[in-house]
Amino acid sequence: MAKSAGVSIGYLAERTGLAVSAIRYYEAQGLVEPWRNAGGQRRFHRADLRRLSFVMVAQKFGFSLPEIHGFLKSLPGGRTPTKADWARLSAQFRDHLNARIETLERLRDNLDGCIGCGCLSLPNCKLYNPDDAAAQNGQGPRYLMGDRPSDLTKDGNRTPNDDI
Amino acid sequence: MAKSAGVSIGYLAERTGLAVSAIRYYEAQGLVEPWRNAGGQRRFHRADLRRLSFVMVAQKFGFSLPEIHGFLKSLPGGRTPTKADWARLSAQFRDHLNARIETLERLRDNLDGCIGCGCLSLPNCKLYNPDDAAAQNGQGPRYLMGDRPSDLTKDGNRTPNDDI
DNA sequence: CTAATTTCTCAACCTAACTTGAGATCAAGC
DNA sequence: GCTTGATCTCAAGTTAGGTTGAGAAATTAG
Repeated sequence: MAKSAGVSIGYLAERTGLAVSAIRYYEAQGLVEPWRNAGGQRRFHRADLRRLSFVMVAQKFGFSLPEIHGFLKSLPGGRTPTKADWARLSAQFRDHLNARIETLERLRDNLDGCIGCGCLSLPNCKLYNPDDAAAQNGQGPRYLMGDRPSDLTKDGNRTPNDDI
Repeated sequence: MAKSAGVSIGYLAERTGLAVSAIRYYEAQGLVEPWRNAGGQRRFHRADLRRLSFVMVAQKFGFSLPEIHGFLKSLPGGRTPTKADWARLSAQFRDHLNARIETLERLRDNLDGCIGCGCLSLPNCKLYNPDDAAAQNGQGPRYLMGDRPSDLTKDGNRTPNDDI
């Protein structure tokens, strides 16, 4: 079976609610790979409707376009993704999502303790340790990932910041 | 008691790990309000160490600087915030945090259903409804907030997108 | 066939949250 | 007092994720 006529960028824009310019931008980022018709206009697979929709949802969850590109790479290249392909991607996506949610919860659960103990304003507070910068990327800090704090005493009243 | 000598921007930078330029930027955004010494240099309250730390933590949770400014407005203006002041802000912050986490969880729990039913690529899928754009701001979509979907049949096999 | 739409490319612009650099001034150590 | 080092202002640059506009070519509607 030969390659179908494909759909236009305007059609995808209308169906997804995305701006035409956004879809072109996503192509530049490698998230969709349309071909060109005789006149040089982009033609997309109908399945790209679903791809673009996934991009929209994943973005809403706070993932960057490069990260989303990573998810989409798990879809087959040569053929239209099946329901099973999408389910696999969905499961993978959920794992990342859960990791992100758990990191947020852990940070939340440490917040009161840190504000209470006074260490909130110290660079050595695990809540904003530089190593922590990747927290939003799912690679939370060790302490928040399960280690025990070493600078908190058992009575919970010690403040390492008596200068604040 | 007269206003103390205050601390320099470099001191805050060293203690918080922030760049000096970032602290100046935060001042421009109204997150800290230093005064100037005779030579025109910024002098900060020691308590600003804690303010800046809160900014860092809140940013890690994904809040924007204007949002963080909103949180900080609950601190007293005329005096150094007490532990109780910070605890109040902390509680308020946790509420926003929990709302955000719950929205993420609700979206996650609807993900499989949407991918399974095939509506993921339709503009009418509640997961990426335009009304949804504020999801990251804690104002999730109605369906995900508790409404029942109307375009899903009970058998779960209907696909509104037979064209994908 | 003509007119109206779409689409094309490319460059410039936009917001958020900063950083960098230039040139000048201030503060601190010896 | 002199020399570093810290700080100042202000403009411009940076990255992400796009939007906007100009001018031209392709497609579609009648």
